Formats: sequence, C-alpha cells, structure tokens
Amino acid sequence: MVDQIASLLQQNGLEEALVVEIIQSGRLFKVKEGMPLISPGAAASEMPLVISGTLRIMREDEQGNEIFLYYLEGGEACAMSISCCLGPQVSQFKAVAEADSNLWMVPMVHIEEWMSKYPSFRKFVIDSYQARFDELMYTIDSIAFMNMDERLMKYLLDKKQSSGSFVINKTHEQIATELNTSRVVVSRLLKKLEREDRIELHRNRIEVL
DNA sequence: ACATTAAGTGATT
DNA sequence: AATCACTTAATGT
Repeated sequence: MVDQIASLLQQNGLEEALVVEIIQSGRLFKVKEGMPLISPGAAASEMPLVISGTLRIMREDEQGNEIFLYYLEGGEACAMSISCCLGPQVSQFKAVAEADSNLWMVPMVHIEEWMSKYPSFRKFVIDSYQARFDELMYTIDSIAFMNMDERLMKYLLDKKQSSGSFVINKTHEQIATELNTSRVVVSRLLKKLEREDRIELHRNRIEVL
C-alpha cells in the first residue's frame, strides 16, 4: 500500500523527501461505495489524496438539491480542500465515494510549510486546481448549453470512463437527482437512447454500448 | 400471493 | 422539461 502511494506521488512529480513526509504524516482511510465524506458546512482538517477508486464531488443546497461537479480519481488530490485550511472557511462541497476507495488523509497543518519548502508541491497543488477548474468549466458548459439528452449521454460516458465498466448500476431516480431533474424525464430520454441502440436498459442497470 | 419499488407512458402545462 | 396520474414489470417477503 505504501509503495502504491509512493509511486503515485512520484508520478505526479513530487520529490522523494516530500513523498516521505506525506507518507509519514498521513493515514489511510477506506471508504465504501456510497459513503459520504464531507457535507457542506463541515470543516475539514485533512486533505484527501485519492489512491484508488473514485469520489464524486457535488454542490448541495439546503433542500437537498444537488448538482454534480466533477470526479476525483486515483492520483488526484482535492485541491479545493486546501482553500479551507488557508482561510476560516468550511466546505462548500459534498463528496461521496462513487466506488470503494482508498484515500490518504494528510493533515492540513503541513500544507503551508510544504508549499514554501517544496516547489514540486506548489506545482502539484496548482496543477490540481487547474485540472479541477477545467472540469468544472466543462460541467458548467454542459449545464448551460447542452440539452438534457446530451447531458445524460455525457453523464453515462463519464460514468463509464471513471468506473472502467460498461455497466452502470443506478436507478433512473438516482440519475435524476444527480442531474437535478425528474425521474420521468430521465426514463424517457434513456428509452430514446435505447431505441437508438446506444444503451441497453435493465432494472437498476444500464449498459452503455 | 401480496407488497414494494423501479420503470414506462399519455396528457397537460 | 416538469408534473400528474396511472400502468406495467421486477423483486422481495
């Protein structure tokens, strides 16, 4: 496990000394599929690094409406959580494990020190921020400019990509919640996609062709 | 066999 | 695209 983290961090261009520090100061945190990691309003004292699995990051309002923002996958850090430790802010996001995942939790207290001590860490954080930002822009585009059927297809393809599987085990209801629409609409559009032979529908299961 | 939950569909706004 | 009202299908007890 430690080897896995080390090689993952090195792939991201972090120098040896920093890799050692990250491994020494962090702890392993396993999350099961569907398990919530953080909700809006909660303060985080650790920065999660995704070793394996996938986290779904989204926005949620008081009524429980939510919109998907982006996925965090193996090797990626939640750079957004860094802004929490630099200011007195609490999380504006909700994170849920999309699949069983292994996370490496690093205490925020080290962040500032590392930022000045290791150029590679600063680069890592900025790059990670940039990547998240790009994904966010893409998601905003899809909400603003794409029709619901295109959004659905993007959703299905994203899922397929992040899980590495053609099979998506979700109900229409769950998908509707994630896209912030109604189940009926999702069912109709999925049916249309099925007629176009792009997917196959089953109970609690969708196959992307 | 019955109840529950998921999915499909026409009509209306 | 959302909502209602209803039907049909799948699954659990």
